[in-house]
Amino acid sequence: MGKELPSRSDDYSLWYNELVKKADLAEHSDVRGCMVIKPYGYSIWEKMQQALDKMFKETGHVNAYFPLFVPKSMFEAEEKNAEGFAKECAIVTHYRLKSDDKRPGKLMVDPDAKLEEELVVRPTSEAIIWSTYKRWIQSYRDLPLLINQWANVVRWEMRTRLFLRTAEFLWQEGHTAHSTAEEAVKETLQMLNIYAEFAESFMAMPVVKGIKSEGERFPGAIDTYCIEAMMQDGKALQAGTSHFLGQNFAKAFDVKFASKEGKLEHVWGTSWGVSTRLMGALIMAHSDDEGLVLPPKLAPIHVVIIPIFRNEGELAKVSTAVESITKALRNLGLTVKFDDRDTQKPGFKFAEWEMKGVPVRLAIGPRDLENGTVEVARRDTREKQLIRIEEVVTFIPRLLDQIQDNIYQRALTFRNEMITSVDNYSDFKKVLDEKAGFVMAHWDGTVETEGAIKDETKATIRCIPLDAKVESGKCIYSGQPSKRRVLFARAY
RNA sequence: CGGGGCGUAGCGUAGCCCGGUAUCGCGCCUGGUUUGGGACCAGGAGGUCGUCAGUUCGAAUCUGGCCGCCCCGACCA
Repeated sequence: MGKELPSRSDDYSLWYNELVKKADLAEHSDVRGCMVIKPYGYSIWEKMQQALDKMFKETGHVNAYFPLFVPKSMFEAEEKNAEGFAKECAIVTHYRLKSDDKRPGKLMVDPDAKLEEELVVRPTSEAIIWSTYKRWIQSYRDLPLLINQWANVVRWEMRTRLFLRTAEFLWQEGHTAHSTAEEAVKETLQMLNIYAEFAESFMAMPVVKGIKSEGERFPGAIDTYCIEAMMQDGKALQAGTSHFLGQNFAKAFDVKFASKEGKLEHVWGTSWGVSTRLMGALIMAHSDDEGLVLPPKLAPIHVVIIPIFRNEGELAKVSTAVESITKALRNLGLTVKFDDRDTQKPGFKFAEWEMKGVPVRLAIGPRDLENGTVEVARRDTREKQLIRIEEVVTFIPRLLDQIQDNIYQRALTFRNEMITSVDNYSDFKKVLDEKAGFVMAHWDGTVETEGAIKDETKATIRCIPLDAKVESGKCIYSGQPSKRRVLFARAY
């Protein structure tokens, strides 16, 4: 097994897969299309969860948990939603196994244990949640209902990729109910903004906020808003979605409330979610040929300290010096790892922690003890410098802020370079093939044109950016008039 | 579900065409020398060759069935 990563520019997919494995984030499991998230990878997801959960709570949401199984009749109640997910559902049909007479010691599905009604393993929870909301909502006094759940869902994808698309994945899904359309729309946009803020200030990943075209809309939604990010290979990644559901689910599940005026009305809904796919986004937004690059705000370990020593005596001396540094940094709320393993050499440890993306590394050896110094290495630029040991407490927090800012700026510069405006179809295809990235172009607004462009180029409309300026133009495909440019890209 | 490929130690592989009980690297274990950018030397452990059947004195190798996985397409947070 090679110790080094393939180069990003040679084969991006290979680089990505190797990085995920070598940084100890995740691996394919023996179960078809499923993934094992390893402790280190999971600790990054936990940091994401914590940050998001805090933002949800600050905006009045609470967490709850709903069942994994959705009876088929319940699932199919909202027809568009059901139809949209029908092709990728796992279904429970039996509830018992029995020993197989033909294969001693083996089991078979007991044909007598067939369920009267099949259970769909949730691909998303609107159905089960709205059928519950029916019981919870009677009056305008019960609204708004602002609930989030952290859960797993199953979508039986034909082809899977670590973090980006797995048969089972972890996510959060918010499901809210409101008394007016205006309030629900406001909620939808609020959550979109929270996702964008999370992506930019925690993940250090710039995103485009926009609204999906009809063809890309969530099944059962009136409007789907999204944040779209740009990966280093020029492909787009949908990083989060927020849906205005109108009264579709309220009508399908008969969820009504008595208004102040005493009228019985259907409630207005939203749903919004981000998944472990964000892990893939984080990896592909910042990492390099040495491995993962983590933004300090999501790094499970901020600082790794590597002692340099030749014998136990030297290690003991270094450890004493490290102890006070560790204590001081921990008092600042930082997570510090002292890697005093005597089974690996320093060079090995340097490489290993770089692969894992730890933002800052300190190295301390006998030479430093003599001089009162410590070597500081930052992961984003891989620069090293010596600082006075007493400076550490002021230097490191500042450096972490700089790293957070630097990787955001780097990603932003790259992303902006990867947005190209084109005015005709041949330029459009040329940019997609030669440069990739986002392509801003006029579109006539029809599903037919969108579909034709997708078939011919594999590029889809990622979104109609919310800040798209109004300008008259002609659709690059049909020549029909258009009022604004939309964002095209090949996407994950 | 269509088209292609693969299944040999924890991982990555050679051997297969041309049958004789398995190669190499990484990792692992032991001992020693090392330790400021992925150490070196010596020794060692580890394999129902996916599975079932057939051909044969003899099968990782040939034949057939089955199972599983990967890649390309359709689908997709």
